[in-house]
Amino acid sequence: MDVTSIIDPLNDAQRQAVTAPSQATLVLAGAGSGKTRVLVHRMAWQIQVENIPAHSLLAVTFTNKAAKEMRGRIEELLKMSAHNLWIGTFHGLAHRLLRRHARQAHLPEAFQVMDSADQLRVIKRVLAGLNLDESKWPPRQVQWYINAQKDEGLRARHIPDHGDPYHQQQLVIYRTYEALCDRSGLVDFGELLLRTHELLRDNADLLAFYHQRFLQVHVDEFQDTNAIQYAWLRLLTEGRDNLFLVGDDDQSIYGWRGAKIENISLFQQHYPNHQIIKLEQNYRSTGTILKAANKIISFNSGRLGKNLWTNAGDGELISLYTAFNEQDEAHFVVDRIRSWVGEGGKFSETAILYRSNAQSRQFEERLMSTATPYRVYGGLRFFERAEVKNALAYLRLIANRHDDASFERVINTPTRGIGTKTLEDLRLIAQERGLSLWNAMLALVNQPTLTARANNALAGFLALVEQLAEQGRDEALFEKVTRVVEKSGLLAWYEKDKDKGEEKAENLKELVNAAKLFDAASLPDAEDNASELDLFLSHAALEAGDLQGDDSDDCVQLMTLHSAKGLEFKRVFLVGLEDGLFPSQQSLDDLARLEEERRLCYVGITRAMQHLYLTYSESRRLYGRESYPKPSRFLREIPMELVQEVRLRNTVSHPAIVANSKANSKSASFMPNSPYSLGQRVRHNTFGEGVILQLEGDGAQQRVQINFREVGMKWLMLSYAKLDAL
DNA sequence: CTGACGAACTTTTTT
DNA sequence: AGTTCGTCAG
Repeated sequence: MDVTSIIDPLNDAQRQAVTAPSQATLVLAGAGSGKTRVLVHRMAWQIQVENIPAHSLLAVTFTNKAAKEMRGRIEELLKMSAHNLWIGTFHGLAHRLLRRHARQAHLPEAFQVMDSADQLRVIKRVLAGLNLDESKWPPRQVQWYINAQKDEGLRARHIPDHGDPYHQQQLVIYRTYEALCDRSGLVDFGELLLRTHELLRDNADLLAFYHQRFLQVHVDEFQDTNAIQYAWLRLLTEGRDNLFLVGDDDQSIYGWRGAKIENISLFQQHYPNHQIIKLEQNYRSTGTILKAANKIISFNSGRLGKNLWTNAGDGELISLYTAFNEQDEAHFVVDRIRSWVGEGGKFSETAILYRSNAQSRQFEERLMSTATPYRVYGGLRFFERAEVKNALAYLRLIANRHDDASFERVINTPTRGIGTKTLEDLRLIAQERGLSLWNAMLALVNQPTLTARANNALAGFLALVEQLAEQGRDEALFEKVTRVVEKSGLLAWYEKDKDKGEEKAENLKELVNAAKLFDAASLPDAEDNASELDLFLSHAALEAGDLQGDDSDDCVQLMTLHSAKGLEFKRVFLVGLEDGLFPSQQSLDDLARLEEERRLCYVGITRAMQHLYLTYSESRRLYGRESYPKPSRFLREIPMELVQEVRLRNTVSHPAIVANSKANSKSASFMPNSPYSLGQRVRHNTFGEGVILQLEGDGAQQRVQINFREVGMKWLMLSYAKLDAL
């Protein structure tokens, strides 16, 4: 037993967390403080020192990437295979439980997982069935509503009817959607979690079994859990205090999709014997970068409070560049990257981080014209491409004829002369008799109602699917996939397609390849009663294709701030720091959202190891309009002694550094002198309570923008308004 | 069923 | 501006 390799590389706080007795534990791990390391070493400790069998440990993450990394690092540390450790995403684990207990979860054995595009299709179909106008009921909004309810653990029947007709209609849609999914054997992402929760809640024997099975439950990025995920964790650990959480309230950036920071305080209530351990020593960034990050995040309220430190020294100052326009901004950034690489740096150690995807364009153009290698993260993934989804839809029909979403997708792909009319008829029959589209087709085919042509087409489709299923019955997975790709006509169809047809055909061949790899990889612990095909299809939905180009290529990394979470780069360019862009327009008048933007800024800054560049532009073409944005308020929150401006001040029309000659420049920050600060709560004699959102001007001219709870937004002259700080 | 044209958008994204 | 989406004509 080699305990030293587990314990020695840790600092005191990390060691305390790793060796803590089994007890509800929250590790507040600041950026770069080694949170994955703590999780990995904790599990290794439990296996090697506490002699807990590996299969009794459960570890939950949000992304497949994180799960994969964790598994890899444990194997590396323990020098053994970790295949019997339950490590996975919330959705992956939920899926696994549902496969094992499909019957008790009231699901067909061959149930299929829908990704969000599939879900959207089903919703459109529901709307059409209810005769609702898509312009009045935008499918995306409906989808958002349904997912938000599921994230809260609510089914349609749980939601009270307030008598509001709009809301009533929404409920009808939700209910109809649920019914359609049940009938088709389809499960969306939210449903995976919700249904697993119900499964465990309603089956005492199962719950007892998993209580015994999972002696320790570990959770990564706890601040990102939503209500149903937390309920799930509680159920698995109730009465047993064996929950080990790692998270950082300052890096909670997914509130907009249901993540609840409140889960942290709920945890504190629900597990009264918990302990909290803070990891504040940072191993990533220079002191200067950490000071900037600490200062910015300190403007947020209600934090649990952390202060990152390092013993690595201050390092270089942060660079601030004011661009004339967005081309100039791109020019500057690419210039700096190239000259740094000229001095021996690597492209891949450089990242350009922006708030919104649309901003990548200008940088891509500049990188392209200077022949600088780069990679943009985000965008369509492999299993999300239309041609791949079409092939998968055939496979799904083979697995489950009643999968209406897949049926609609391929009934006329490639085109075989089944038009809207025939499809309308099918939908009508399906709806009237409560059948799947497949069964509706069986009922309709060979009926005199159909024209000979339509009938032939339908019969052809029917025969095709049956034939694919029949002939592939005893084949290996990749042979089935090959058969589908070729015999469905998809491959030939795409080969003829003049618009990127070659690439699409190539992707279909790649799908065959993916099936081969899956075959080989899914050896251990194959799920009890699921077929390999079912598992492959679920894999496609749950892991939309992590294949991120070659990591070996030396490229500049371009991505949004959101997708940069968890990564680190020697040089980071945080661009577009303008009010309205970052923080985004929509968050400017809402303190909670503004604070989330500030956390996003904190995440961005703490990605940088050695050198941080901040840029903003004096003019920007946005949505076809020229705008002249103000520098981001976040810039004013960074102490100026940490920053060096790259461009001469006198050419800047909106200096980010507020002229502040009277104040002594040593300790001055970008904030104007004022007894008030952003985010501060104040009371006004007539307007009541509110929160300060903006400060402007100096001395007697100073104005504040306040969002009052009762009367909304107001601009007030500070010298006239009588404000009391709260 | 395809191609063309016009309208309506436009934060962030994983599963 | 640029893209995507839906509608219409051929």
